[in-house]
Amino acid sequence: MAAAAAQPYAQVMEDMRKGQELAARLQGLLADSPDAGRLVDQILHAMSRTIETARAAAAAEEGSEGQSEVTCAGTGGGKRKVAGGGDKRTACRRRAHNSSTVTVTIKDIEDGHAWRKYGQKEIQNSKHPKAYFRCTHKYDQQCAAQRQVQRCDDDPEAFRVTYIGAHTCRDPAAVAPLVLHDADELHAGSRLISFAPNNASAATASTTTTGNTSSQQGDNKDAALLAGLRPLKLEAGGGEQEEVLSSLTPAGSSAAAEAARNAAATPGPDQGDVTSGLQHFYYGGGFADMAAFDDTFDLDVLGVLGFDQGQHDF
DNA sequence: CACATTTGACCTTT
DNA sequence: AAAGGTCAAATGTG
Repeated sequence: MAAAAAQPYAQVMEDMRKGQELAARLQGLLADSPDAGRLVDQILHAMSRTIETARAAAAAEEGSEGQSEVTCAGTGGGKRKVAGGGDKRTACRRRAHNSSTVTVTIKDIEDGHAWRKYGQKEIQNSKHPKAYFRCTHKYDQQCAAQRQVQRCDDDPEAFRVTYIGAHTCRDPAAVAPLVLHDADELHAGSRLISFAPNNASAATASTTTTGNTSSQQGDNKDAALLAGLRPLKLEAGGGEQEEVLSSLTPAGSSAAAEAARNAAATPGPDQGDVTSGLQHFYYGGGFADMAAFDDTFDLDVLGVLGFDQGQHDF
């Protein structure tokens, strides 16, 4: 809207954004046709890349933006010891700037990458805690990708996921399931990842409405969803929609744990194992540069849009 | 036994 | 000082 486009760059960006949105909607409508969904998927990727390129170019011209490091590297500190320790550690709170950061609102936090949870915090104005994840290969391959997941206050079914930094790892578990449709994507390398063949449509991440995503077991809705659609044990009888921001991708934690912890900070055993993921959906890295601006994409558009969110259950 | 999650402490930024 | 973010010991599960 707004006749922004103060310059060609802005115009291009606006158009591309619009195109993305429309394509996303189309994808939702084509949920029944995997092939069509894939095509739209490719369109979306192409657009993302275009946007990225445009942004990078614009940034280059301005000679300022265009950074893409990750998290704050370190103010140089050691680590703290437990109880009565005395060391210092690097805690970079507020990495707002530099470092690709993209925030999306989705219902399916699964993104095909192996994440490892390293913390959880209660956030002041939020009802739900925020979970902190880092790539499993952080030390392995120096992959600095991170992500933060927090359940939306409004939509308990939706999550606000913030991706920080792009993946530089080559985790088979994460790459295998992904499908590169074209050399373009290959070119994009670790920046653009496509959806898995079968989930082309599921890519919209949501559709789910919580309760449909059951890709295989259709049992523990939220839990399953959060756990990354892996076969988990789940017990929380009710399978409510607790915070469950535990092991989203990698392991398979149980809502019980969360519930417990939530209810009374009771130690909740749950964890699962490793890798796993391998689902669909986009990947933050693709927006690496856009992220330089801290954009916030409401992917709800993709899944919620306005379709019968909850009609397709694959 | 190895690895991931939990969880409270500690640190940095606002 | 508070809030937010990260670390690492302890713990649990596969």
